[in-house]
Amino acid sequence: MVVRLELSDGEVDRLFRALADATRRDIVRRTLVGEASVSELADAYDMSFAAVQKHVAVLEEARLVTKEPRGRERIVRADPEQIGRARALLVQLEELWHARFSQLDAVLDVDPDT
Amino acid sequence: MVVRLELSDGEVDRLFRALADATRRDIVRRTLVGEASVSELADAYDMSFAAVQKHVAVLEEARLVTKEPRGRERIVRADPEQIGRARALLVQLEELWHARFSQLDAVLDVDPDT
DNA sequence: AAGACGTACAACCATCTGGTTGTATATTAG
DNA sequence: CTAATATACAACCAGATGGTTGTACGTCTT
Repeated sequence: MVVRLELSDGEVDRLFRALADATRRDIVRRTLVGEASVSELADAYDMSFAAVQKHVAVLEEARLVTKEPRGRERIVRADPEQIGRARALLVQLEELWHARFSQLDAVLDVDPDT
Repeated sequence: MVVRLELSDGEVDRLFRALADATRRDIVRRTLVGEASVSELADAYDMSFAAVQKHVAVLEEARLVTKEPRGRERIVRADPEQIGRARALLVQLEELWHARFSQLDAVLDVDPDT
């Protein structure tokens, strides 16, 4: 399977949007540690099954989670690679900050870690 | 100045929410490379000044950006530390994944700071 | 076969979001 | 002083979001 590394603006929007909710971050944590069915997840939160179902759908569209049928259940698993991609985007931003000093550093021969 | 490292759920929500918009990510990039006034930023986008003003406000509430008065202008600067905090949150998630395979599980489960 | 379980999906609702325009106020330039 | 500039902020709007309930359907269990 070929995995596209580049994410479009819309995909990045969906990725960070999906992470901007405490329930969804918790679902990611749980399914990162071990797979779970949607109803198992739903049992963990004080909201309707349908609400949890929607949260899982948002995570799935953001590719933070995959859903696989198993009998009448849908097994949810987090995708650590997509989390890594989100992290990489932030690292890119931070590199932009470091680059701010690089030209001056070259001239003055200053330690870039300070 | 004391900086609180721990972010509440609501603060994390706002942080990722702020990053979930291409215009806002671009504002962060620009102000990370070099400070800019709100109107300088507004000139860069095909939307009203007020719209950009709102984006900057969202970034400010997420603490991704600070606004300092200078004469009649408001100078916007990105805060690399807050970006680092967002990155740290993702790293924490990824560590949860790695822990899945190691015996550190027991240790992490007992850690009172989580 | 019948009922329980797990999921899907539609309809509905209140609130939030991202944009707009318009008006007011502070600061700088001439 | 006056005019231009930079910002603030309110009101408004369409569409998205996060929740609900209700209904339908496939899959187990007995």
